[in-house]
Amino acid sequence: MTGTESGAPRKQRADSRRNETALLEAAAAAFVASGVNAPVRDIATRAGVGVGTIYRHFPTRADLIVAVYRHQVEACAEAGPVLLAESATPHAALANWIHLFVDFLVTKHGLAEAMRSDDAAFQTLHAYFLARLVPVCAELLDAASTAGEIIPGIDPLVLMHGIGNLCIGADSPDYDARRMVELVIAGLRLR
Amino acid sequence: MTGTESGAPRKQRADSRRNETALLEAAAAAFVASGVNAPVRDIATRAGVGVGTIYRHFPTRADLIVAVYRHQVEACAEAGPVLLAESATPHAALANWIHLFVDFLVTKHGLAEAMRSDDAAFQTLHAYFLARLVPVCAELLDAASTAGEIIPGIDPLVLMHGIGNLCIGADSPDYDARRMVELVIAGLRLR
DNA sequence: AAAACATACGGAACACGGTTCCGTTTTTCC
DNA sequence: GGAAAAACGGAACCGTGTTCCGTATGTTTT
Repeated sequence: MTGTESGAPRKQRADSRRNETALLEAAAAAFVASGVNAPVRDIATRAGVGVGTIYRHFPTRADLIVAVYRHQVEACAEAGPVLLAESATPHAALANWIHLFVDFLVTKHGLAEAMRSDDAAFQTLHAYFLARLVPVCAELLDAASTAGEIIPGIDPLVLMHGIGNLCIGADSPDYDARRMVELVIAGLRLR
Repeated sequence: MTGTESGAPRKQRADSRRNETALLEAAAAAFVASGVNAPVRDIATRAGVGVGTIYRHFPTRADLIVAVYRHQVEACAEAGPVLLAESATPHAALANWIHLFVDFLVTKHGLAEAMRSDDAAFQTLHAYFLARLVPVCAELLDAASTAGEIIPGIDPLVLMHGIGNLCIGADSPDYDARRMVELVIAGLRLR
C-alpha cells in the first residue's frame, strides 16, 4: 500500500486544484475587463464556482491579485540586474527599470490604486510587491549613486511608492503618467 | 392667483439655511475625524438631520467637499500671482506655490484620493479644483518657462494631476510625498 | 465495492454604505 | 388663520464584500 503514515497531510483534492486554476484564469479575464476591483461575484461566475470557493482559495483580494500577477512581478524583479549589466550607465539602467515598472502598472487597470490602498486586505499585495521589487530598486539606486549620477539619499521605498502613485489614473486621456515619471527621473540626476 | 409668478421666487427657508450651515460644520468635523469619505450617515447624525437633507443640499459628495474647502482653494489660487510678484525668480514662485498646494492636500485626509477618482460623483470636485487652480499653475509655468528656467511644454493639467497623485497616502510613515514633489520640481529645471 | 471519512463546494444570509422616495412637518405668504 | 410651497426624516432599496453551514464530491479504508 501507499505506506502514507498518518502523519503526512492528505494531498489537495483534484477538484480543488481545478477550481484554483479556473479562478486564476477567471480573475485574470475579469481584471482585464473591469480592473482589479471586479466584483467577487463576477469572478465566481466566470469561473463557474460559488463565491465561497473564492474566499477559500484566496482569503483576500490581494491574494488573488498577487497570484494572478506573480510572474510579471518576478519578470520585473529579474530585469533589474540584467539592465544594470547591459545599460550604458547605472542611471540609464535605473530609468529603464522604472519604465518597465510603469509599463506593468499602467496596463493593469486599477492596480496602482490597489497598491497604495491602506485597506488591511491589501496588506499582502503591498508586502509582496515591495518585498520583491524594493531590493531591486535599491540596487539600481545604489549603483547610480555610487557612480555619482544621482543625488544620494533617495529611499527606494519612497521612490517606488511615488512612482506607483504617479501611475494612478494613467488611462485618463488628460493625464500622462510617463511624463511625470520622466520628470522624477530627471529630478534624480545630479547636476 | 398668487401673483408671485413674475417677481422674485420665494426666499430660501430659514430652516433650510440653518441646516446647510450645520451640515457644512458637521462635514468639516467629520472630514477631519474620518477623512473625506466619512459615511453619509455620520455626517447627518453630527448635523442632527436626516440623510435626505444632505442629498437635498449637496447632491453629490463632491458638492459637499467643494463647499467645505472652497475658501482654502480660493486662498491657494490667489496666492499664485502674489508669489510670482514676491519670489526671487519664477521658478521659486512655482516651487513655493506647489508646496502650498501640497500642504493643502496632505492635511485633508483622503482628499488627494478623491481628487483623482474617476467616479462620476467626483466630477464636480475635479472640475472645480482644476478650473480654479490650473490657470494659476499655467501662469506660473509660463513665467518660469519664459524666463528660461524650466523645460518648456509642461501641461499644467498633467503637472497638477501628478502632484495630486504624489500626495496620495501622504500620511503613511513610510512615504514622503514632499520628497517626491521636490524631485519633480527639480526635474522641471532646465539644466 | 461500499462504507466511512475528510475535504471542498455553493449560495443563502448578513453587514454596510450610498441613494431614493414619500408621508409628515415646518415655514412662508396672503 | 389657513392654504400652498418648501424642506424634512428616515425607512426602504440596491450593490458589494464576507461569513456560514448543509450538501456534494473526492479519497481512503475495509
